[in-house]
Amino acid sequence: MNKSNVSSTLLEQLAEELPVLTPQARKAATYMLENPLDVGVLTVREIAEAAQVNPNTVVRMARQIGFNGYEEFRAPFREAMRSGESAFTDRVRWLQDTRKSGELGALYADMVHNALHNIEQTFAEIDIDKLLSAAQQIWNAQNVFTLGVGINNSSARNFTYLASTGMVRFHAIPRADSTPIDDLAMANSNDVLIAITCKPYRVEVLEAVRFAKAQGITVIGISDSPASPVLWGAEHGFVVATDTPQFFPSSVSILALLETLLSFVIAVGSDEIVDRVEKFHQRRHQLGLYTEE
Amino acid sequence: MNKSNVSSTLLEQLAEELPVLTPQARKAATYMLENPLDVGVLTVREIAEAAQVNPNTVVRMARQIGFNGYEEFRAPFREAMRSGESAFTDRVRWLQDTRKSGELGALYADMVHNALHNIEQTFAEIDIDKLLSAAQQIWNAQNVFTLGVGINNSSARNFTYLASTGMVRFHAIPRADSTPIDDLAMANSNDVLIAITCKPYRVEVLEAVRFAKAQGITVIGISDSPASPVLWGAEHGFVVATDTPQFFPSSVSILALLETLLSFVIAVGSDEIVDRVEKFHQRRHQLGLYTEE
DNA sequence: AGATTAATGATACAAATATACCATAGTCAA
DNA sequence: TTGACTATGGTATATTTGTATCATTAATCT
Repeated sequence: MNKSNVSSTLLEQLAEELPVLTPQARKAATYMLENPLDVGVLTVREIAEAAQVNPNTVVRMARQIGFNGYEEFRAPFREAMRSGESAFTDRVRWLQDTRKSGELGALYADMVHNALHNIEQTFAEIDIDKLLSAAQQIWNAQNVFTLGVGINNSSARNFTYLASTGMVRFHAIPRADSTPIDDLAMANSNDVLIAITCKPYRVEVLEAVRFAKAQGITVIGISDSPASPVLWGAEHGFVVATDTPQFFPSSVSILALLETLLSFVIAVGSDEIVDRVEKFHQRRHQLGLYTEE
Repeated sequence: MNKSNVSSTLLEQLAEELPVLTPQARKAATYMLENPLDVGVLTVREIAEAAQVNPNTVVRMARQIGFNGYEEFRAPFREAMRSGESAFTDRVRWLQDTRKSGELGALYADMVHNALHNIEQTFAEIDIDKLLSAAQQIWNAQNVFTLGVGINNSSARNFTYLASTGMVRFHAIPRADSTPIDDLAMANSNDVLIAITCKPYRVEVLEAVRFAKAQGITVIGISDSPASPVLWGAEHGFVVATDTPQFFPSSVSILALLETLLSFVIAVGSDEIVDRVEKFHQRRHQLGLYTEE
């Protein structure tokens, strides 16, 4: 991908040429430097008013910088905002060093970057209250079925394995030589179904969700899109990011979400959780692992 | 915690009404849910093309949601992006917000922080060249056995599932009703064993590694400590971070490592990898197109 | 000083935009 | 089947957009 952050270099250029600009044009440029997000969104007239200059001045400024007009000048800003690249803080400096070392270095950096980004995005979107109420329903359930086919089956099994330490009964489905609906046949309204499917959505999973709904089973849907049909009938829905520079989707944030969900279930069930977390922090601090703060 | 930003509640509303929308309108809405940043920046025709619907459908969709037209519908998106409040902005910010909101907020922040930290630490320690040579050996192997017991079995299966798309033969072991060593019985020096085990180390895995060594099988060890015995006899060893504020270890970075390893195998095997990575950004925007169930 | 040029603002215009209107293709009930 | 109705695509239109043109002001220099 190699985005050498178009907008930031453009902004640097803008800052450099600031002194040689005409006074009004400089006023416009100054505003844009201080409010780069506006450039991608506002029209000539709008930004002219915001910067308190004449609309003409705005397009003239773009010309003085070297573009054919405001439209052309704005294009990279729009593209940058569209791909969400304006936000990158890149606290992982070593990733940038890595980028330099050939194609594989770039691939490596991309994979890591994506893993981090996926997790960030996933958890930025999630509502803690919803996670909590999902955890409560799991805690109160008699049986919890975790359904994933194909690549997501391993995530379902991972979660089930971790969770099967007392508490309620957890089952990863479909079991070998069975189908999701068969495995749900004896389930009822005391149970919970966690259904995982990403694009392209698997019909078995969607059918199982429909079936579960009909049976009164509480459904928790996990998918890679807020538009996913698996979330439609679900009491709780969570959207994860699975992007990769590869042909396969990443399961990393699905796993991270499931682990977090499980930690919430534990928190709901036991009170000592707070102490444990606090002790954990102390321990980490003693070890000197927390560099910041 | 849950960012009460305008667009996110609008997005929730959009997601809710998705099922009752007309098919084409749903297609448009789906694209917008998955690429909300586009909405603030693109024109009717532009998103219509991006979502592969008629421009009319876009404005009709806005009406079905309850707005007077696309322009009015887009306004909150533009405003959100302008003020930089879009959800994907700042990882630090929302983590800090989260910390404030009670014990569960702290737990949530800890889980996320740990997932990110584990990945960073894991990949900071890894030597790209070693990853590359491991990938080469996998590419040149006849069979690749991925061994994980307990919680790590799901990671082994995940990797195997992904990798089993042509190339060499991949096997997740132990198979059901079998033992690691039995599953390795017919393996030889043309094969590779990827052995995963973390503290407390599982003897089956260590025995399998010893056995593999004796058979001349190439061993790639993955563990949570540089002192892990699984790395002793291994041709290649990788150390992952698995810390959690919970009683269970996190599989997130193991999975991230395996996915990256796989991407290296693909890179070794095909030359088009560079193009593919460059096209990644474009594809991400087109992802809405593949949505068709 | 006045003359010349650069800078700015007001207005005009062609292109693009959102949307209204109409025609056609499906869909379902009777 | 037919007929009523909905969903969708194509075309037309009023509005807004970016920009060009021209008038006006400010600045610079013999």
